[in-house]
Amino acid sequence: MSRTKEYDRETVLRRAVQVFWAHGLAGTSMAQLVRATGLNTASMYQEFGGKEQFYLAVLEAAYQMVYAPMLEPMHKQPGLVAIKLYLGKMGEYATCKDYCGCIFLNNLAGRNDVPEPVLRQVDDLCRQIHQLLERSLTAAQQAGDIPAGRDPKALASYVGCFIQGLTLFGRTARHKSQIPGVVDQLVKSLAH
Amino acid sequence: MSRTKEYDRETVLRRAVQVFWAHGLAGTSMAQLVRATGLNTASMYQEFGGKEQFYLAVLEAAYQMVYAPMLEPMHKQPGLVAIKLYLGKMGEYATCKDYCGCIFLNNLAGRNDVPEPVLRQVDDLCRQIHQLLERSLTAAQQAGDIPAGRDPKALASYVGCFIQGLTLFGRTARHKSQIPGVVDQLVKSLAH
DNA sequence: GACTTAATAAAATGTTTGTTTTATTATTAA
DNA sequence: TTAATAATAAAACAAACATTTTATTAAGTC
Repeated sequence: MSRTKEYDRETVLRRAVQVFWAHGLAGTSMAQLVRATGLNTASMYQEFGGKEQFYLAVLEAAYQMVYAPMLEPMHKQPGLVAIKLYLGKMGEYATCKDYCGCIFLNNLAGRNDVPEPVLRQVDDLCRQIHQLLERSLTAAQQAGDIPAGRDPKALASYVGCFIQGLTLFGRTARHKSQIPGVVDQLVKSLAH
Repeated sequence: MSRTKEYDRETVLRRAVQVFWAHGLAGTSMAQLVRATGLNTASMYQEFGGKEQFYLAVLEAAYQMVYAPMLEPMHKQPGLVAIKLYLGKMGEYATCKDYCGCIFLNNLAGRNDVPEPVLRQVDDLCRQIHQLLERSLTAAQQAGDIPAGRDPKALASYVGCFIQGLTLFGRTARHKSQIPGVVDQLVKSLAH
């Protein structure tokens, strides 16, 4: 019938995630991706359709590889423990050596020409995280881990704001070292 | 002697601030700047030296125009009131219609090819804000506005992380509306 | 082994980029 | 008025960009 592919889609995606995550959509060139993935230009357009669509596939892959596992505790066992686990993972991840922030949120800073479909993905992730936080906070409140007077919705936004702050904090040597302490304070402030 | 300039340096800088703030260093083209400022290519290179140096001049101008006024209260009257004023201004600013985040922090997201001098400016601002926060928090503690047991340094990082979160929060319609609420919560959490 | 199909390699395309160069214009001192 | 100086306007430059096209190669079916 026809010639067999020399590349493996998942391997290619994994490598593309690294490059796109480090340099962003506009900051990554197709030539760079060709170099990093090993496949040639024609095959890349054949497989992914174009730069933007390639990036969208990369966002999806990054979500499955990195974000889904982090959010799992809040999915399976909503409550204060799940939130603590999530924040701990986030903090730990943001402290790692070559941290490049959040591949989704990175699209919100510095550029105003981000394609609509990309912004939609960013928004989807934000909404999902907010809902998970709110659900876990509500459960925590019912369990008595959080004072009855507080509003889970408002509290979820509060935590969400910190999380977004962490994605920037982790990018400067100055702030990196402060992350564990900040996460600790946030967790404690939930109980007040 | 020679021909007189047809442009005013400050006016040009003001307009360049808008463009660079909205699209970032890499996302702004010299042609775009020529269009927005009115002066031609040659004059631009004559006056500013090149894209990167132009951007550095823009950072300085943005600091003088926007950041210095916001930080003034913490400079002149360190204390809880100054912090509240600063956070209020920040929150208000981040809620405005065409908010483009922090022109300094925007350099930390999405790209890894930011010139060294730019990163230095970003770091300088971060350090300054941290010091101002720490000083105000220490004063607030001595005035009895903040419990004696808390560490002003750690607290300053906590507030700093939150502020960085705000610069991303203000960029999505979903989170914009939550800003006044989260700022309120932060202010209250300082007193616990 | 010839034919078909699709995956490659490599060159080419047309646009945009930051920057430089050449020509022209306006201003003042002599 | 002329000469000198520097600000403009406009063209030119090489490099990088995303994408398309043309040749070439490998694989399975008849």
